[in-house]
Amino acid sequence: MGKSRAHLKSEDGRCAVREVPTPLRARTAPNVLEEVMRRKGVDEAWDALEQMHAEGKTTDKYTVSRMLMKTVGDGQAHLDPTRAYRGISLVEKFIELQPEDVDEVLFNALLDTCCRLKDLKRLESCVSWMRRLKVKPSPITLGILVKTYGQAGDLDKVLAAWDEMEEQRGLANSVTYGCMLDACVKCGNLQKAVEVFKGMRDTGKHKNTILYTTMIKGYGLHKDLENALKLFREMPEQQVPYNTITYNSILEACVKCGDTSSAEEILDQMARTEYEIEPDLISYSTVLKGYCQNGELLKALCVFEEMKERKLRCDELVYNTLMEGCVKSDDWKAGCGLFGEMVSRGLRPSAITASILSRLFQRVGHEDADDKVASLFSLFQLERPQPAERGPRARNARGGKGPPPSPGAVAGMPGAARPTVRGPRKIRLVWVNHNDLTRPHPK
DNA sequence: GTAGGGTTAG
Repeated sequence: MGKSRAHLKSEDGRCAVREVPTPLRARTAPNVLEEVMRRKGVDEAWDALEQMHAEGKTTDKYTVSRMLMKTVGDGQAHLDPTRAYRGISLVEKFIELQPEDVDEVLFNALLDTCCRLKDLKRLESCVSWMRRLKVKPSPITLGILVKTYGQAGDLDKVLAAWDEMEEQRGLANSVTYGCMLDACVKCGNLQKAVEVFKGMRDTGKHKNTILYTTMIKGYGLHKDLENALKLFREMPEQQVPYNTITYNSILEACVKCGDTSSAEEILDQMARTEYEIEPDLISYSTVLKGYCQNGELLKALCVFEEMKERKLRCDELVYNTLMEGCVKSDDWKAGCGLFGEMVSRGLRPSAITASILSRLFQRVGHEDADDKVASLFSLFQLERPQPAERGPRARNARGGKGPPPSPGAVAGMPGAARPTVRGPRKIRLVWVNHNDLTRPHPK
């Protein structure tokens, strides 16, 4: 067993095993992994580590933690669970073989990987292993724990970890606090978030943009616009700078509370008075959504025009939001016009688009609303998309994330290969002008 | 070699 193997720790922190006769070979082992990772990629490096484990060769915690981080990416890239679990297993193997060589940083990397995989069981087994090996958790460990429990919606465990790890809490920095506030907000416990935030503010610690923004989001979710705005206005007084996310969060709070005029004012402030911040697609879409929800379709269309003037790439979501606004305002002509424009711009309507259109036709009294939708799709030579999946993968139907279903898959559906084209002429789309389809038809 | 906030709709 690896545990019985004696280890030699060299000055540079790398390890050699007694069985390896040439110190040179032993010392180059970690570099071999780095080299493989650099030249052939991290998967090959895991292969090499597996091979080294089989041969009883050792490596160091720095290399394996770098390998793990590289495997799970920076959070932007898509996480591949198979590769991540393989990384976890091989790091665990490393810990089994070289338990004297592990530290808190390596465990944190492991815990963070479990967090990204949303695997609470694995996380908890790593925590107890950490305890058994007497590796002391740091405030970073505390942050990862509350973050993981927070994203799982397990408020009791968030609070338990925060309460129990008193020493780490005392050493908490702004990132730890950020994890905690976000966890409370995600679990819907604004009260605790406020308590932690106030405690932090009273001691004068850690005032920053992220912490304020998290609290604004929390108030927004609780439809407490008054307090959200209060914090928003407090930021400049406290010399805490805004960023795009802060603005988008307060805009979302205004819209959630139905206060479109505050949203408009803030968007205006963002566009005119901030030098380094430009409203982005999300800022405009949020305000646009607010108008649509309030039945202020014309104002929404004005925002839409402004977005185009600013050369923002309006996506399927923007069009769906606007068409939803047409349903609310009983304007089926504008809805169809938007559909035409969406298609002519190369955007791919989804099942959600189809269901919005169906409601649009129902609203104006068409009993054969679904047939009308089918006609509209076939008019633009489009297959009508399959209804959105239910369950956890349903978000793939949201257009933005995940690959679109292949046309073959749609065509392969029984009965879907040739969608019925029934009475397309019943809908007179004479006013569909591909150059300007955004305004409701005058007549 | 480790940790925090925003992605719009049915």
